[in-house]
Amino acid sequence: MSAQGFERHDHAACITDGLAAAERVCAERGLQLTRVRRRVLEYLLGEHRALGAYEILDRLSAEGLGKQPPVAYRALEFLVTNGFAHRVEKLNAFIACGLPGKTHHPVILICSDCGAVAETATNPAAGALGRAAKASGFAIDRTVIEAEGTCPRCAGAAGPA
Amino acid sequence: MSAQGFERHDHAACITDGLAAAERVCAERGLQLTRVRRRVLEYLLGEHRALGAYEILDRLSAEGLGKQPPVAYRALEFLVTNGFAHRVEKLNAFIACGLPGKTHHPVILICSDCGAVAETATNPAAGALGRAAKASGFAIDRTVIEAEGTCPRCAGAAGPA
DNA sequence: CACCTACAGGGTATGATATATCATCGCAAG
DNA sequence: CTTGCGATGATATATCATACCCTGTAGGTG
Repeated sequence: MSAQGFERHDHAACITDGLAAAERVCAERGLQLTRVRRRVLEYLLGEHRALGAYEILDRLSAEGLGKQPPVAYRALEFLVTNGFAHRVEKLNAFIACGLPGKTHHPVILICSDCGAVAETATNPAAGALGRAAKASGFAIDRTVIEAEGTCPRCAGAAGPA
Repeated sequence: MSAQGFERHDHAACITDGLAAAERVCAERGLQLTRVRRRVLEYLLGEHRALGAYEILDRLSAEGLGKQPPVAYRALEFLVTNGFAHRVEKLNAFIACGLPGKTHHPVILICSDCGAVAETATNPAAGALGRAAKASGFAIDRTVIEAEGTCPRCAGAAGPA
């Protein structure tokens, strides 16, 4: 279970940048990035894979920051609501947002081999979803766009026989 | 909670056609459309909304067809695996497939007002997901493409102030 | 200061969804 | 007959999520 992102990168920067972005946005909007919320965001930023609410809760608990499910869910709700994290429906789990502060419709790619999760963004009106919605007169509020498959790293490692 | 499909249609045909398609496909592939499986498919075809596993279990139970969760989950797994139903990740629930027998990547539209769910199909390579995957070298196996919003019927009823 | 309000958080309990595991049954091929 | 397989029965438990009520604290306002 290595689970890096799909590409090599300066991972320390993921964490510091993500945190910095969250702090900036919270300052702008008068939101409180409290200890628990900040810590949860750090957990998520620290891994390019999805963490379940109870895995997060375990970590919080180990640090003495709370041991009941609502502690984790409240922090996650804050992070998701304010765009610092996304819920991965397919996994019932959560990842840090790759574009914090910008309203967007995330696209989630999940490697079923190593568990890595990557995010990109899209225009909801683009693509099949937008066309389908337009054709039927459906007004989109929120989208869930996710794919399971094999990331380039795993495809290379266990690749075509 | 009326929850019809997005458009008026001959709903009896949804059920008979869906069932007929399932029977045909099962015959072709040597699959067994057993009593429980058939009944669950009928429940799903009977409504253009998603049914939870436990709601299905309740119905099965009322008909004396089983009362433990695995009964419902096994039937649903069969239906999903063989393309007669889809799992709606956003709702943790299930709908009958609108294109049984054809391998496709479903697109799910969920009305958050009336609970109606509609399905269309897409080419996975199309749209933002396909572009994102291609750009990062990700090989897609399964897609989850869902949107929550307002269906034309509800938009018309409670429409723009 | 006294009070109120809003929001974060603690704690308990429970609800809702899903699966692992082992046993049994019926059918059809060998 | 017996063996293998897929379906089903049954029990227990894992996993994910929220309702509810109470407490603490910071800031505004009389």
